[in-house]
Amino acid sequence: MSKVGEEYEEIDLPEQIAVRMDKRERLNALGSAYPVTLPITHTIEATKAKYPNLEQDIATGDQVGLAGRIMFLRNTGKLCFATLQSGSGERIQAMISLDKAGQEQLDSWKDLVDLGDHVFVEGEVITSKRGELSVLATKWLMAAKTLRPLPNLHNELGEEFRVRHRYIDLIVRDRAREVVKIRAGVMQSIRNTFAKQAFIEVETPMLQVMHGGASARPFKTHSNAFDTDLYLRIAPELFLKRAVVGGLERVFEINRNFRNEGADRTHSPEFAMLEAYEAYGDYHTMMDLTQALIQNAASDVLGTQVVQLEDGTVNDLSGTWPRVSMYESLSEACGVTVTPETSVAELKKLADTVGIEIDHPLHGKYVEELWEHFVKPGLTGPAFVIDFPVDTSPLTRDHRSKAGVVEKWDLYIMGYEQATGYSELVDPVVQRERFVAQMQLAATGDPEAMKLDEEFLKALEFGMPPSGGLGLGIDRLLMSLTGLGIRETILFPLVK
RNA sequence: GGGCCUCUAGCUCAGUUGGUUAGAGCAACGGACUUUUAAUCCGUGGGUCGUCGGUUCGAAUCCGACGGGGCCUACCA
Repeated sequence: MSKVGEEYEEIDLPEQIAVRMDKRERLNALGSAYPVTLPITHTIEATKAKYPNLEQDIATGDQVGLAGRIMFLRNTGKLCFATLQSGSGERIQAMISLDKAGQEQLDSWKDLVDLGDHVFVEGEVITSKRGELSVLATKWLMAAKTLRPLPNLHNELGEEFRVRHRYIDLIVRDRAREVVKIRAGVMQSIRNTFAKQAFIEVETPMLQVMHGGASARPFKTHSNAFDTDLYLRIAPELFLKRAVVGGLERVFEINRNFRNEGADRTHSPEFAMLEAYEAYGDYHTMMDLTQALIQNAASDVLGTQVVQLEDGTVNDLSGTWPRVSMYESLSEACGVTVTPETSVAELKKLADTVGIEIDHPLHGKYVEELWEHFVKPGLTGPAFVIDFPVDTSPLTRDHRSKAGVVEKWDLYIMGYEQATGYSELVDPVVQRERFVAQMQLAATGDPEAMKLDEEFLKALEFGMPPSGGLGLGIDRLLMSLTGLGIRETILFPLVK
């Protein structure tokens, strides 16, 4: 332990780290444990692709120099085998033999190389006597010495360890890498769908003087320079609408929202949100668009709209998704006709009979709670629930023909809310009235009630064209496509 | 926020009713091995049993507090 680095000398190192620290020192004495560059000529992927089906015990004559992380190590007296893995998870075998590499290199390999190290090997591409595609090395170099041991590859890692050490999860678990690729592919597909319809992608503020655009509790922070409290955004809606006022008539944003609320299998404190606005669209066109975005993503990334989930069940996203009225489906399911005129007292009575404990001044809150109790559990496939109560949707336009409801829908997939869409409220006078109603609600102690945003109202006063808007949770879309929990769809979810 | 469960070696896990020095596999260390595939064989080391406190002759084990994690529940998407 005499050669360990200064920083580490104070600490009583675990045995395996101390051993590797010593090897690092010896590698540095010989050259470098972390060389700046290596004479790489081929990737593992390219090498494997070139020889997909070689017979056993073949010498190709092809010389390559390639690098990878050691996942398995099988050393014998005069011939060593190692399984090298690339970042994409492709593997190839390296062989270090006495007669090709020489005594010195064979000894240093056995002495200095550990599981998990990044190594470079140079030599001929061959197949072993068992037919394994291999590089028979004439030379090897350390590419990057690993100081900590990799977990054993024969047991699944614990859930907590995987989330806290996602980089290790990515090294050892194929599915972890796959999910990252699926997510990237979905983002790409969504952007393609928008591009084909002439939508422009923008970025709007995450730090906001006033949070708005949704009903939720915000994270609060402080700007020293402006000496003012700021909020992390709970939604981009009010800024995207300003963009539409400004003439960006088809606009979308994919970015993070932050909500200071509970976390579970379908909720994360920070989550990726897609919002889109289309001038001269309405909530019908947004349903069409949402269905296209999701179906295209499934087709582009998974090659099918009938998606096989993690647990083996099937999530069928194909076809045209049904659009069911909230009031009608509720009336049908509970056996009592519920309309926007039904009084809070009657709704409370209905809630009491099925044991829903709720005490709230708003008619809409009851209708939504009752709907979730009576109708939601029966929704299996994707379905749009349309025409919501007016008092719980302050940013949505009144229905064009039905009194007391607004042109809003929620999309449910696998039982959870996947997306929402409106015919946007663009009348600045009505919007002000809705904000005032929200403020009265806030005065009664509702911490999620919206604030009156004068700057947003000012923008509306300059004229926003009739528009449709949609919001879609990206993490939840990944859940719909994979069947994973939200923390598995996020590369580095929040951990305490 | 409320309820239940859980934390043992680098990783995955055993550990009986409270009883000697806390075990296994992989990983590590020493040795053997020129065709292995989770290589094999022989040998060795590695633990503040989450933390602190209590009960007891004796605590990984029982009790309490705190911390981490999970599930259910409530709020939200």
